Amino acid sequence: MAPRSETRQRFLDAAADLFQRQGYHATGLNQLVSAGGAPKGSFYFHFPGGKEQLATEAVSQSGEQMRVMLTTLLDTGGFPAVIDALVEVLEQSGYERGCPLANIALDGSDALRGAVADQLGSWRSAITGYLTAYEVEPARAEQLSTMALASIEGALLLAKTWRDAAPLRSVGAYLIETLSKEIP
Amino acid sequence: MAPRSETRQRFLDAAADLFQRQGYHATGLNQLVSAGGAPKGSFYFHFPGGKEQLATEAVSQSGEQMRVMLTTLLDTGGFPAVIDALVEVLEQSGYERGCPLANIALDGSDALRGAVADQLGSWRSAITGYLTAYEVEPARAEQLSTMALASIEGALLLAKTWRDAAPLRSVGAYLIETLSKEIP
Amino acid sequence: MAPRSETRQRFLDAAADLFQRQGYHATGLNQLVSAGGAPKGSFYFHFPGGKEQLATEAVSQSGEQMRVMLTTLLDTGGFPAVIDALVEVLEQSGYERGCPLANIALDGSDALRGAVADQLGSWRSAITGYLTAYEVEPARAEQLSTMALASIEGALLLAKTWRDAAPLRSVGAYLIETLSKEIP
Amino acid sequence: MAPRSETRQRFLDAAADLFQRQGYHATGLNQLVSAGGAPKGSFYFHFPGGKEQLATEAVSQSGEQMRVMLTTLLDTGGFPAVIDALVEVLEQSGYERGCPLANIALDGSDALRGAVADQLGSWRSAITGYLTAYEVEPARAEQLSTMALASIEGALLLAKTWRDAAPLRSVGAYLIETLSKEIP
DNA sequence: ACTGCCGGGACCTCCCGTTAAT
DNA sequence: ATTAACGGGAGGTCCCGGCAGT
Repeated sequence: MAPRSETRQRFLDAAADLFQRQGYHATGLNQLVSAGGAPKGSFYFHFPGGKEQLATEAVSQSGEQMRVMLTTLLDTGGFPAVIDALVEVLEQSGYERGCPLANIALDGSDALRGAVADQLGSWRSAITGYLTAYEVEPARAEQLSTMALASIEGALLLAKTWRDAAPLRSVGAYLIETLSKEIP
Repeated sequence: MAPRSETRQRFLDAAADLFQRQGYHATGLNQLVSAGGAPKGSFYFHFPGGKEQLATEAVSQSGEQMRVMLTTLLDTGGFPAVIDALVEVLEQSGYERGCPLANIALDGSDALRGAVADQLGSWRSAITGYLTAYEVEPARAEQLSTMALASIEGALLLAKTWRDAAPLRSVGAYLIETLSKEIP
Repeated sequence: MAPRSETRQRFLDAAADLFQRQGYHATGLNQLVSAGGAPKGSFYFHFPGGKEQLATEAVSQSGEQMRVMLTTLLDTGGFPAVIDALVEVLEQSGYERGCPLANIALDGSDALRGAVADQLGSWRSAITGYLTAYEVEPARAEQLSTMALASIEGALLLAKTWRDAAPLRSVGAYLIETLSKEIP
Repeated sequence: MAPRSETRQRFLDAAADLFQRQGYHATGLNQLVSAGGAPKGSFYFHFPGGKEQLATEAVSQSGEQMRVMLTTLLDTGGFPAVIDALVEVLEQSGYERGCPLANIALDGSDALRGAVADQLGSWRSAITGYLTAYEVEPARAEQLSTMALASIEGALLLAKTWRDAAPLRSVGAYLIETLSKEIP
């Protein structure tokens, strides 16, 4: 038998992937369960709260992974590194995977929307932290990080919809151009 | 194309509203039909292609309305007028209505995604046209309009998720600040 | 195609029969639907309230049929005729069918229990009416009809449980013996 | 037979209570297990026969308790004491608890119905014994005890359904009135 | 041009029972 | 003796689509 929580983790990983590609309501429980490689009984043992609990936890996990990635990339390569990584995700998935949370925010329940809100907030904080490290003053850093997050989210939406990474690259270039005036 | 009947138009309006709030898969056909105020049989008379045809046409209609609004507002008040109008939509709907197409793009079928892509393209063209009228050179206008569209879409996503119009206002201010250097 | 409400009536008849034999919770929707000879879509067209609406209407129908039968039999043959009829039902069904409402009252929801309460009340009224026609005074008639109804219900329970009509016959005999002192 | 463990007894007590209130099929195994305060695995250790074994044993236990109570009350206070005790049970449970076996007899499996039959038989024997002690002749005692048991069972059904103890009191009064002619 | 009803299938949930491993 | 986890299947609901009959 598999170790204690391997099955549970497989469910979470499968959910993160499928929700990112298809959205919350477009992903059926049967699909989640078969992708997790375990029967429904196991699923409801690990997630008594059902599909919504799974989604909530998947959101937290994906959001945290993204926050770590964001922080690391900003520290090592700044915004260019972030944009490159996102372009890679888009292109390697055939433009199926954009932001892991955006579609859940838009078509999920209210509780799910709240979970997404928390993660998006942590992403903005990560960017704000990066900017203040360069001695951007707090209020300005807040505005810039909001702008950066929004434009990247929007660019991911355009890129996924148009099946073309160009908008993301274009937005990245503009972002880097304007931000370079704020951070030395 | 002129609507062929009043009932048909009621279906389209109801669909535009419900899809904007809930997304494509989260909106059931029964909900659409009862919101349209006609029996299910009538629905399939007007939309033999079913839910997907309805959504496709609703996307075209909503997209065209938004394009007209965008053009008009840019001509009369520039970006500030656009931002103000979007803030109004958000706040009056209790942060339920953001972009009318974003959620359909993210959780709809491939055909729907294509329909959304066309409309988003027309929005970008509208912004590009506005910028070239100010003698911004074409390649730069293309980049700036992509950036403007992406940041506004992203800001709508953040605002809807956080139930707060502040990100949209903040992004608007930054957009106006940076673009004012490009258009005299 | 079948006339307008034939399907609906088949669902009601099947439900009345199955609930009487097995109880509410022991009877699955698939069983009800296949006994009704129509698919689930039709079922939910006729009974949008689902299983509970079906049961509620089946209770009303069965209760009314029994009330009519009770009234008729009392008028034509008095209590002996009633007992004979009930013995017949029991024996012909292999002791599977007792009171059509008792099991629903005991294992159904609160709303269903209320529907059963109404029908049991109409049965008692029918007996009370029969007794007052023989000039039994109202308060006494009320007590006697309660007693008669209770003892018959209880006898049906014993008979069904023991798979033996004797208790019902025995109770009938006692009932007739004691009531003959009250009505000339 | 002495209970083999405290956990086992808790399961039996919980089952007796829940089946009495809700019936057999309306009571889920998870509900039984959590009411018993032990995990599901423990349940199947004590009751390898599953839900049906639990119910069968719970029926025997409840039936035996009731038989003892019936015998004791009849000996000390006759039928009035029995009726008073049943009224008390009804009212203290908000009319949720009537006869502990009736709903199991009506919606349980055939094996369960048999277990109930045995207990109901023992109750009738208890009443028959009480009557023969007063030198009622055997055949008459049999009829009278059947009548008494049936009318009390029926009255409990009416009382529970109507949420009113009056029918039980009324039936009790009539029972006492008619039986007083048979036993000096 | 419009509708009542049919037709199954997929949805998510929870069921009851069992197993390997303590 | 106890437990975490598995295993499917059935539960009731509601889905989207279509067709016969005005």
